[in-house]
Formats: sequence, structure tokens, C-alpha cells
Amino acid sequence: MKQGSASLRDVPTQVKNKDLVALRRRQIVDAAVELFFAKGFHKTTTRQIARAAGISIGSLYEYIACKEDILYLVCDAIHAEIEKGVSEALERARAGINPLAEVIREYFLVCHRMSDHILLIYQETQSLPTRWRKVVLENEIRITGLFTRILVQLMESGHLAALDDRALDLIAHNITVLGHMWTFRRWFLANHYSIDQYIELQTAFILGSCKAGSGRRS
Amino acid sequence: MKQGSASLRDVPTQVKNKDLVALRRRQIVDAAVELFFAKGFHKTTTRQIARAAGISIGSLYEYIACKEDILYLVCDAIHAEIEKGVSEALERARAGINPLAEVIREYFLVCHRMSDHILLIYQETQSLPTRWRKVVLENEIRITGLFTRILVQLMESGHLAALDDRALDLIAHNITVLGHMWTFRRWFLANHYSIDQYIELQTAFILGSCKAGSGRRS
DNA sequence: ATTATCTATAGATCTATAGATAATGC
DNA sequence: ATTATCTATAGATCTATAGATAATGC
Repeated sequence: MKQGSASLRDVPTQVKNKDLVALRRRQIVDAAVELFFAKGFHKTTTRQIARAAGISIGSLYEYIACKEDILYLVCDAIHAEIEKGVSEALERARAGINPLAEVIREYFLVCHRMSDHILLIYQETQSLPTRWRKVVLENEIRITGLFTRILVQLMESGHLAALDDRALDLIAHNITVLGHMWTFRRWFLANHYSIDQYIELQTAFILGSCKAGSGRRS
Repeated sequence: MKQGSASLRDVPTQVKNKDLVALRRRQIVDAAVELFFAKGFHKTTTRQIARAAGISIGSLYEYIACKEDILYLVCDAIHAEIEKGVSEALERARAGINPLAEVIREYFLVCHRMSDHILLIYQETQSLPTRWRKVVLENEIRITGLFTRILVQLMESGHLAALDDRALDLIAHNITVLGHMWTFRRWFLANHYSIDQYIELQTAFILGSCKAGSGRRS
């Protein structure tokens, strides 16, 4: 997945040993994620991150060039984790009797599990420099693309009504966002629905709309 | 709508003249909104806000107690504007032949028009102190409640399939969020759909799901 | 007298780096 | 010799307020 050689997508570092860079950056990301959950990016200081990661502030800056680089590393790690979760979920779901319902269930459970992470992406993507933001938004598209692909397969195998490309792609985005909705409206939804109820109702909502006689145009 | 007397919901001020407070705060909010769009809350300084509002930094602090108060004033003003827009939209839509489709169209156009504002709420609500955040989230619920009420009316008048309370309330949230989606995925959606196409496809999606045979339980 | 406004700045940060030190491998 | 790490701090903020000044109304 990741490129071995340095590229535009790579965060600069002064340290030569690649394994060490990977190790320290994991420490940095793990520390930063928790702090960002608790206080947000702007109210977390680089010193706090260094301390929580178990390295000095001087060392921290050997592994990144600026504070925003840490946010990018965090967002990228979160997206990698989400993509992994979604890929596995889709793999499992494919086998079921009602594959689309299974896809939705598995994906929504990933969202439930990674609630804080998804929320962080929504809140802090704006704080990234343009260059990093572009990469993060590409990650977002790639994850939605996983759903598009599944929907195409289901359509071809007759599990799904025939829809044109645009309608199908928008449904992929809707599924993605209705999963996210559980995270960014959780302060309300979790008081009124269990995650199972939420999944059941949203599955009915999405399946209903896919079977309905709309979105079909040549 | 707003209470005349001071309350827990009011931002503290040193200035006695209420009309003057309203006037200056409008200047402050108008200035801050534009700066927040451009740079976000944290990267905007109180001095920049004061300058853009045409008052001194000293005067600014006569009308608020801390920087977060400005963010709250901004969020509250945005919600008031959205609520006004949505209320008017619903009023117009009620008359149409397919009222739910009209409601969706009118609401999505409000989201289109207030794209930056909605995005700001999504990104910066987290930066509010707990007390203000609660008020802002209540505002969000109240706006979704407008849709719930319309849906109940449409159900009673037979324009909509019979749904239980939970299913209906969730559909109101879905409509709300699918409108917001146009703002927070705009970097992708606007490259692939016009707002009219988006409305058409999402309307089909939502109507399809409401007519489908799910969500009905006693 | 009271109210509103301003200038000037205290006080408290925080990011990023310079330069010193320790550890590793030839 | 090279690589990685640390301490100490330069330099640049930024929020919020104190205290002075101008404007208003009795």
C-alpha cells in the first residue's frame, strides 16, 4: 500500500533509520490521537505530545517539520485503520443472504467502534495545510469507493435494482455519511437509539430507497 | 423568540445600552464570521476581529468576556438564520403537490446557500465551552424538529406511509444530514453533480425509503 | 457622574531550533 | 564519524485588562 521511497505524500524527517522513524511516529501518533480526542488539535501543545509519546520536544521535531505534520500523520493513520476495518467488513458481508444489509451492518459497526476517530477527521481536516488536506480527502473518496464497487457487484448479480452511475455513486456516499452520522450526532442519537436499532432503521431506509423505482435513467 | 432579560443563555457585557450591545455584537459577528470562514476560529485573533468590526480590542472586550463568547455569538446567529430559512422554506413547500419533495428541495437550497455557515458549525462546535456547546446542540435539535413536525402532518394527511415515532424521527435527522452532506462533501459532490441533480437524486432516495414497507411497527 | 471607548502592555503562552551530549558502528 | 537525543531558549505570538480619555446626560 504505502510507498517505500520518499514522495510528496511523505512527512519530512531528519532521522535516517526507517524502522526507527516508523516506531517513533507510531508513538507520536498514539499519543497525539488521545490528546486530540480530549482537547482538539489547537489546544494540544507539541510539548504535551512529546511528553505523552515519551520523547523530548527536540526529538519530536526530528520526526516532523511542523505541528501540522502530526495532525496529518494522525488523520492518515485513522484512515488506514478505517479502510482496513471497512475492507474486512465488506469481505465478511459479501457472503450473507442479504449482502447489502450485511455491508451496512458491518460498516456501521466500524463507525460505532471508531466513533471518536471519525469525529476527529470531521473536526480537524480543515486545520491541515492544503497539501495534506488533499491527501486526506482522497483517502475519504477511496473509502467511499469501496462501497461503490460493492454496489456495482450487487447490481450485476441482481441483488440490487438497476441504477445509473450517478445514482449508484450517490448511494455509496449516503451509506458512508449515514454511518458517520452516528458519530457526529451521537450526542443525540445514542440517547434515543441503540446501535442495533439505528442499524435496523437505517438499513430499512437505505434498502427501501434502492429498491424504489427512481434513479433509473440511461 | 429571544428572551429580553439576562439569562444563562446570554453572553456577559459591561455595556448598559441594550440597543448598542445588539448593534456592536452584530458588527462583531459579521466580522468574525468572515474571518472564521477564511482561517478558522483558532487561527483568527481577537485583534483581527476587533479591527474588522471597526472597534478597538479594548472595546471588543466590553461586549464579550472571552474569545469563545464570540464563537458562540457566531454559531447562534448562524442557527437563527438557518432556522429562519428553513421555516420559510417549509411554509412555501407545504402548498405544493408533492409536499415532501418540496420540503426537501427548499431545505437543500437553504443548505446550498448557507454552505460555509453550516460547515463552520460542524467544524467549530467542539471549540465551544460546554455551556455554550449545549445551547448550540439544542438549536440543532430544534431545526431537525421542524422536519419531524412536517413529517407527522404529512403522515396524518396520508401523503406519507404510516411510520412509528422512531422511524419518523430518524428520517427527519436523515433529511437534515443529507442537506448538510452537500456542504461537507462539497469538495467532491460539486465536481460531479449540480445542486439540482443532487436534489433530484436525494429526493428520489428519501421518497423511495419513506414509501417502502419498512419501519412500521407498533 | 456615568457610560463607552481607546491605547498600551502585563503576563502567559507556544512553536521551532541551536547547540551540547550520548550512543552506535567502523 | 555518524546518528539520535536532549536541554535550554529565542523569538514571536495572543488573550485579556488596567488605566486614561472622550462623549453624553443631568
